[in-house]
This record gives sequence, C-alpha cells and structure tokens, in this order.
Amino acid sequence: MTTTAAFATIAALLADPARAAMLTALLAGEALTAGELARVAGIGAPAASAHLARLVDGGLVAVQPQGRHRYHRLASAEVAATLEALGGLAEAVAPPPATGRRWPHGEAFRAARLCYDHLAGRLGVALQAGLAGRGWIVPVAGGWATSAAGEAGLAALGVDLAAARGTRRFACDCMDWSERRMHLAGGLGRELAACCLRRHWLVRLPGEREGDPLARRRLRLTPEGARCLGDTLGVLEQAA
Amino acid sequence: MTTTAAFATIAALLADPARAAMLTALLAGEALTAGELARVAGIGAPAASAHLARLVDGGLVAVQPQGRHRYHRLASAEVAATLEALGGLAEAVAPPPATGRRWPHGEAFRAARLCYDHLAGRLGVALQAGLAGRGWIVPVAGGWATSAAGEAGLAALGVDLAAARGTRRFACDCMDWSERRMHLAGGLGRELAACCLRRHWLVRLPGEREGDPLARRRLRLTPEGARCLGDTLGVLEQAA
DNA sequence: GCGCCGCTTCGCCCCCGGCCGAAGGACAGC
DNA sequence: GCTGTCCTTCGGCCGGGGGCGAAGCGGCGC
Repeated sequence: MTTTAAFATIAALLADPARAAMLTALLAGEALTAGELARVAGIGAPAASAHLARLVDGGLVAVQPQGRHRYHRLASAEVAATLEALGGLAEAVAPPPATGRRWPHGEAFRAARLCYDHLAGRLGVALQAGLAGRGWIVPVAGGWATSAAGEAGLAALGVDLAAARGTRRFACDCMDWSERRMHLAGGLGRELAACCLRRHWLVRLPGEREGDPLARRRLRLTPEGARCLGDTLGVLEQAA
Repeated sequence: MTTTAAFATIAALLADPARAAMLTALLAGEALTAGELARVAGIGAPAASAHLARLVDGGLVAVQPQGRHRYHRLASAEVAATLEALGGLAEAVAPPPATGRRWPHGEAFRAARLCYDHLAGRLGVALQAGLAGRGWIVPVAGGWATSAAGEAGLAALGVDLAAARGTRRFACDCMDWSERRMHLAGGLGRELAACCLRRHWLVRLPGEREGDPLARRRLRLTPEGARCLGDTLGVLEQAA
C-alpha cells in the first residue's frame, strides 16, 4: 500500500512534459543551471523553479549552489537507470512514428552514448562483454569485482581505480534499453567513461539543434579509440 | 522532443495511485477482472473502468473479454520490468519508513517472488548465476542461448523448451531491484518459473490481508524444490 | 553604492482529470 | 424472455497543479 503510493509519487514527478524534458537533458550527466533547464523545457523561470523544487524534494535531482547560479544534476545513477527503462518502454509502446528510425536520433544514439555517467549503447554492451570475456571483471554478490589481470589492464588503460572504489557501488549492471543487455555502471563504469573521454577515444557529438536535450549524450568512437579499445578489449565498432 | 513527450505520457499513466495499485496487483502475472481491480484500487466500478481504458489505450495493459468478464493483464514483460525498476527507485528514494524492513513485505519478498511471469529475488538471481556458471546458458547478442548441455539438463528438469522458443525473446536479462543484479526473463524464464510451480518446487504464499496487491507474488521454496534445484543448479536457499 | 542578473516567492487564473450516481448495453442462467 | 451480474458511458462536481506577471532576495561587477 505505502509501496504503491511511493511508486505513484515518483511517477508523478516524471509525468509532466516540462519535468521530463529537464530530466532527459540531465541524463547527459552534466550539471545544468535552472535557467538552462527552463529553456530546455520551454517554460518561464518561475515555472522551472517550482518544477525543480519538486524534483529535488522528491530525491530525483540534487542541487549545488555556486555563486548566483544553482547547478542541478540527477541525484544518482539509479535515477538515470530508471529513466532509461521508462524511455525504452515508451519506445516499445508508443506507435513508431511512421519513419523507419524509431528514436529520433537513431543510429548514432544506439551505437554509443552516455547513460548519466557511464557508457551505454552497443559500445557499452561490448565493453562489458569484453571485460567479462577476458576475465578482467568477475561476478560477485551484488555486482562485479576486478581480477588481478583486470587491475593491471585497467590501470594500463589509464582508468583511475582508486576513484572508482570511492563510490557506493564499485561495479554493477545497468539495463540498456536499446540493446536489451547489461552494460557496466557504478564507480568503475564512471571512471571507464571518464578515461575514454579524457584520452579522446570517445568524443561528444555536437547537437544539431539548440535545445536538443539528447544532443550531448551521443558519442563517437575516434580511430584512435577504436584501435586502443579494440586491441585491449576486443571491442569492434563500425560506428560512424 | 517527441521522445520526452512519450516518456511523460507513460509516466502519467503510472502516476495515479489507483492505477499504480492496479498495475502492482497485475505484477503477480495473473489476469484480473475489472471488478477485482476496482476493489484492489479502492475505487468504484466507473472510475476503474476509466482507468483501465487509459491503461489499455496506452499499451500497458491487455484485455481479453471472456463471457461477461473482462480479464486484464500486463501487456508485456517489458512493462513489468519497468514497473519493477520504478519500485526499486521508489524504495531507494523514499524515506525508509522508520521500521527496519524497507519494503512492507520484507524478507520473504526479497527471497523469492514472481516478476510478472518469471522468478526474481535472491532465488531468481541465484538461478541465473547457476545456469550461467554451469554453462547451460551462454551469452549471445541480445540475450542468452542454451548450450547442448543446457538443453538436456533443462529438459530433464521438465522445462518446456519448445514453448520457451515460441516467444519473441527466448532469454534475456531483467533488472532485479532488490538484488541489483540480473535475473532471467524471456520465454525461458517464464517456462522455468512455470515448471517450478507445476512441480511444486515453489508455492505461492497466501496473502495475509484481503486486497494486498503484493500478496500473490511471494513464493516459498519447498524442501523438495530446494533439493531438486540445489542438486542440479547449486541453488542454495535459506528462505523461510 | 548602485545596477545587473539569476533565482525564488506570491497571487491569480484556468484547465485537466479523478470521483461518484444514474442510466444503458452485454452476457449467462433459469 | 426475464432477471441478475458485470461492465461501460454520461453528466456534474470538485480539487490539484501548471502557467504567467510582478515583486522580493542575494551574489557579482563596475
């Protein structure tokens, strides 16, 4: 009873188009100011303020004041995972909009993207499979742990394992709606993504349109990234 | 844009307490009549009818008329998976209600339960791990396939593999909110659960209270079930 | 100190949607 | 065919919540 009530409360926070647009924008993993989010949602500043207050109060969004700006981000990777799940269901249930591509951002989006703070899409799934296939990560209760070989290999790639361990969950699964498989989340997933971006193995694709909430989530594998990740983890990618 | 709109539309369907109660009840995997769902939600027949019409129209619930009754069930296992994800987030975000047990149904619910049509909880996760650990199932693109040994072993257990193949997805992962690990879904997951119930290795726990929507999801492992599943798949379970 | 800018609060309007009672349609059993 | 049951549709009421403009508050820069 109380359970289904909490359930509905969370859903109500996601049910408003303006809030949904804000959350979708925050899925890119970057912290945005209230003004930016108001523009993304297409509403005025007062309305945005009220929406954000409710999201923060509901525990979905965290806020950190900085000077005269207030930066908002998703409260946790769990929130991101749930949003991804809902997006996948929306895609599966909604009448595919006539045109062949079922998601407006299509192929590039399915190939490689950010899921809040870690990698998703075909690339994310392939990375997870590569890590498990080489025995760099091994399943343990509640998630994954690194093997000795994995420690060495990941460190050689430049992944900050110390930072990865400083998180509540070191490595766990996150559902990938487009591939219907798991990809790696948790501290390790975050640091792996950070490493790939830092070394320019992956670059963010620029958004074509201003205000495109999904724009900053798309990633492109660079030739160097394909070589390095392919050599070490067997990730083959024919992404554009 | 159109994406976030669809997203919000689905969330709006889940945002009403009455609809949430109905969907939660349907998570047990059984088809219920409109009248039963009205009672579960604590509303009158007209209101329930309107809610169900919206759920059906939104693609979350399927209906099959039978005589003068109309039986409702979740439209797909994907819907069930999303509901589970939302429930997990609600549990994580909501202030744990003072008492130690975070979900009202506590231990038994975490130990073994139905996730729509397949097994979840510690038992579901352990089953998935056991199947993968023995090489009965092997990862393939988009999910899992059975090995030769797995075919023989599952058939020996009494799992109807032909029926399992008759589904859109043979075997795929489903997120388990309580364990934060994957358990087995898809046709194979469904037939495995059906087999366990048919052979009385698992039995449904009776609901203590009338109208308890989660009641029929709780499962108990019988001594015979512990023996058979433990022998063949190494599933150790200390569930009550 | 003054003005600018980002954000919030307040007051107000309006509309969406949830609920019920009553009436209407459909199906099974006698 | 009549009656009872299950479910839906219709009409009407009401509350919650989203939107904006105006005003208030606080940090920053000239």
